[in-house]
Amino acid sequence: MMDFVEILKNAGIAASQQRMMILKYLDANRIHPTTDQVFQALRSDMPTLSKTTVYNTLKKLVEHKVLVELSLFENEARYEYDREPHIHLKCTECNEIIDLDKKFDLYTDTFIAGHKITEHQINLKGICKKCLSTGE
Amino acid sequence: MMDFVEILKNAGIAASQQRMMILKYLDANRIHPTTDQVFQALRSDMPTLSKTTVYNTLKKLVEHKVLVELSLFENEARYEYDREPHIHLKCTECNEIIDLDKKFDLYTDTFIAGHKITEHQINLKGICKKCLSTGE
DNA sequence: CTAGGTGCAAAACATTTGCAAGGTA
DNA sequence: TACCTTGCAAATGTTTTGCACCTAG
Repeated sequence: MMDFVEILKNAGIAASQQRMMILKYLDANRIHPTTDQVFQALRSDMPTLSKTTVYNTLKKLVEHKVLVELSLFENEARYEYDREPHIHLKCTECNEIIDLDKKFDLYTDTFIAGHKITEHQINLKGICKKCLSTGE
Repeated sequence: MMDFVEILKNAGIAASQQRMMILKYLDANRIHPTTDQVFQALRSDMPTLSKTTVYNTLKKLVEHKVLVELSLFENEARYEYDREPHIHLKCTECNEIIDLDKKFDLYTDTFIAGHKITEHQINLKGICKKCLSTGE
């Protein structure tokens, strides 16, 4: 458990019981869980744990780069018409999603390590040209 | 508008007014809109349009490969501890997310086309080895 | 002691479902 | 006409917010 105290301290946030338990769970269970999965898994050991705390903690740990959030586009589905392969960049300043026509020929394989691949997406996060120029 | 009729027919679905308007909007506005954005944009021209129809239509058009949905992981945020760069595969059969350790050195650039890149994710969709072997 | 973290309940969004009425082929 | 689509209202699911209490440093 000492490890987790240090990880939290290094990230600059308080090492509460809840945060350590959540971090420990994520470390031991590499299943990319949802917020609810984390909550359900821990509630028997921590009967007073609230789902709000799980939400708060996961958010804070992502902010402090301890965890990675897989869903780059948050809680809303987004759609597009263009079917030409291209890359998406989500600007963290203006929240716009920009198409980049950088070519990629990686992952046109139909199989990787025995898994059949049918679709792929490359998503980047950063700050777009426009936001970089307008002071930021 | 003729184009959109044909696109819908070719996809094997009926060419209703609503579907054509939604498709036309997606074609003219390459902003990766959310369901609500599509709804808000069209409601002045189509006062009787319901959000349910927008949801139904977008879903159907994705099923029939006319549109692309950007959020590979649906409506729930997912978190992971591992910070080593790797690729995610979402199996469309068992819904599990599998880590692939295939190396990629593409997009370690800090800048692409003037945009500053801070983070990137490569997400694949397909059928995992296990599901392929168990009959599918 | 004090700022920040926790937990409860309620609110705010996003999405789905059931079903009657309407439109397309 | 027959089937599929639409639109409304209600239900479900996810995330956020407000606020009083508690806890780590």
